[in-house]
Amino acid sequence: MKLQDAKMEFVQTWGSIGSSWGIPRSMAQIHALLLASNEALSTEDVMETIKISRGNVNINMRELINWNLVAKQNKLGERKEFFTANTDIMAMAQNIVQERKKRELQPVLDLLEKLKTDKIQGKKEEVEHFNKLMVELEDFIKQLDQLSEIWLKLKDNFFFKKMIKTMS
Amino acid sequence: MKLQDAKMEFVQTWGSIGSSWGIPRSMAQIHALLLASNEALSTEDVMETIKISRGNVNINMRELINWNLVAKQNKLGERKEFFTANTDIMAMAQNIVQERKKRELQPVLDLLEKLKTDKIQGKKEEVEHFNKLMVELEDFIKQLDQLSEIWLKLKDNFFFKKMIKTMS
DNA sequence: ATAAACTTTCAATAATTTTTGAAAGTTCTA
DNA sequence: TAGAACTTTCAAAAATTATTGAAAGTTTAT
Repeated sequence: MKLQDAKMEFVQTWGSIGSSWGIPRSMAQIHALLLASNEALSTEDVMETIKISRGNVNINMRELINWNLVAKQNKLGERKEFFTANTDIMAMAQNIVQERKKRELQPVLDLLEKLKTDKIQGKKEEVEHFNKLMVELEDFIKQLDQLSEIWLKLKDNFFFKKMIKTMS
Repeated sequence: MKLQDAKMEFVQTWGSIGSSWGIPRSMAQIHALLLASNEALSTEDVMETIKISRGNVNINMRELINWNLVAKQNKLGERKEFFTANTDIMAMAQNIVQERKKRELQPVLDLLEKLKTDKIQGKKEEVEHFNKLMVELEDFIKQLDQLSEIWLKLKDNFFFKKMIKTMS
């Protein structure tokens, strides 16, 4: 199998996975292409390889940069901008998790905070059920936070990794 | 604040969060409504409360049941079916993760397997870069698996929880 | 066997999200 | 300061995904 084909297959697969995780297909594809590339690529390189418009590349590249998955790079004597992906996969995953935590956990926390402050009025039994749910949700979110801590440690703490293993 | 309003706000919020995680808004809303409800609800109850069509309730309810987030329940002397949510939030999260793992991690594994078997042809340096990426991805996925093991332990092993805390 | 009560299906429609591409904006060179 | 090289923006179009609702299917009671 030719390298080019392997790359393209990777780009496609990554694209559809991203898609099912709520990440725009093009964004995931651009990311995959940069990951698979030995060297920095220009907007035009990307446009041509994945056959998407300039605007699309521009907008999604910006998002990838925001997420810290991609960085701009200048080539000596070239006016164009080039882009490379951060190749540390673990770091990449961390950035993604971080980003989603920010975007999606926060609204729940805000809601829980609000509902905890307000005294809720209704039939005793029903209110109790509801409040119990709120408490459980909070615990759950705390546990998620804990898990992301562990994730950080797993990344680069060999000792921690071993310990987890022996406890499994 | 009236219980009914609190419930509806919860339903709305859960709905939009689900939405950003690639879960249909209605599905998340139905789930939230059942979670917040003291007792089992019928299709009609759900239709009226969140104002969605019968077909929508039916289809999404089926999906919730597939995901093990909801169960059917019969009421004595009633012909209709009623539904309740599994209220164990931690178990719920597990089911969701499980489901997504099945659906979305598998394609990556399949791709990696395929690309590992095929000998890839191209410039030495570029091929090496690509192969390195594939190996890293595999490690990454292994680590994800490890993480879900840890989640299981966090869920119900108090000792483990404590230990993690002291190590943080 | 009939009909009422209820559930499921799915083609059509609606809503949402993503992508395009051309125009506007910026930066650099001479 | 002009103009070439490049980047950004965003309204409109396309693609995708979710929802409706009425008809078909099923189950239960008599």
